[in-house]
Amino acid sequence: MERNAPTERPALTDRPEKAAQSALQREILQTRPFSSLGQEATLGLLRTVDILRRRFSETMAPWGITQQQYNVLRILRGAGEEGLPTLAIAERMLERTPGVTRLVDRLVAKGWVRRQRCAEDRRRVDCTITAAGLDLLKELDGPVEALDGVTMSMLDDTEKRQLIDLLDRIRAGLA
Amino acid sequence: MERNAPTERPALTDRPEKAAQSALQREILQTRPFSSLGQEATLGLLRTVDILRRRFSETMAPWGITQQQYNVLRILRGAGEEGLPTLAIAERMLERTPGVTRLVDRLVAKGWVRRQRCAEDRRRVDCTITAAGLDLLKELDGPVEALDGVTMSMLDDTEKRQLIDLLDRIRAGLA
DNA sequence: TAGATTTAGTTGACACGTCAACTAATGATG
DNA sequence: CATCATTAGTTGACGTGTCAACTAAATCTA
Repeated sequence: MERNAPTERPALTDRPEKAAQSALQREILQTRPFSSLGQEATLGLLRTVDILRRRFSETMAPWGITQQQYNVLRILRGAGEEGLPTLAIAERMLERTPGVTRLVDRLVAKGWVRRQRCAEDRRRVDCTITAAGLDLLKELDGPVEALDGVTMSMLDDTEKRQLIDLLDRIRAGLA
Repeated sequence: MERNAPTERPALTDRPEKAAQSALQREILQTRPFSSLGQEATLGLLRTVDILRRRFSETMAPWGITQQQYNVLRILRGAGEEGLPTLAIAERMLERTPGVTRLVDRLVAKGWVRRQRCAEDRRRVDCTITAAGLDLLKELDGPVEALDGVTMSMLDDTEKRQLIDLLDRIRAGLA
């Protein structure tokens, strides 16, 4: 993560009149200014999400569950009784296929998910959340909501909307 | 990545009048609306950065270098002749210590970095970028700049500033 | 209906992130 | 100076992302 690409620093010369540094520059101990607004925005994104992910991990850690595993459980809770085939889970996570198999392996090992060959199409494997899995999620709902609340606490609703819109457009441009 | 937390979907009933869906909801095949603006913004961040990271990886792949490795090389290029002790690299990457050792191991194996015990403080190990490493970076400068350009191409300068500012404040709130 | 193609999923190999335990050198303190 | 805490870094174990190769079932097509 964090490319922090422009961390090139000039020699450690004194800088009698250092220009105003951005918040991000200070965070990554960078002296040289960013080469463009776009670069600063990109690095800001990477940096912000890195911190977010760390926070989320900390929140989940006491329950011995990772972000990925949590994500799969949420998806399966949403899928209900019938469960979902392995690759359908992958789609909803926007992750590449192979990872999901092993991710589910671990959830099965912990008793949170059940797996079963689909009768109609024997290529497929349906994954279903177990009662234990549902209990776990119920416990986690509170902490997770709290974290979601904290994350955006510095922004008012207009700003959140703005952020959502900017991100939508970046993704549209990358698509 | 991508918690996509609220992927809970109601049963697959028809929805004669489906409410306006956000861009993100469509992307992750989610029917149920987000429970809050903050949640949508958070998931938008995770999703956007995931796509960004993927793009960056694709760009680097032909050179057989990963994002992390590239990041380390950029930092060492900035450090110049004297190089940097291992943990100083870690600081600039905001990554936890242990990872850097092995990351640098691979760079050394490929001949892009040289490592040497520091004479004054024999606990430290100074890492320096080699000529081959510098050549590699030079080749990569173009493609990387191009990618940076594309990434934010949908936003004008005012919007980029806005994004940078919003992200700064989110990080400030999480700190 | 036999053979080719597509689809669903698994597995192996490798790069990472992360935590915890561990070594070695410095520095501080009595 | 001997001991102890601190600092720099390494190593092992585990979860995960990613690519490529592979199996097996379903489907298409001649």
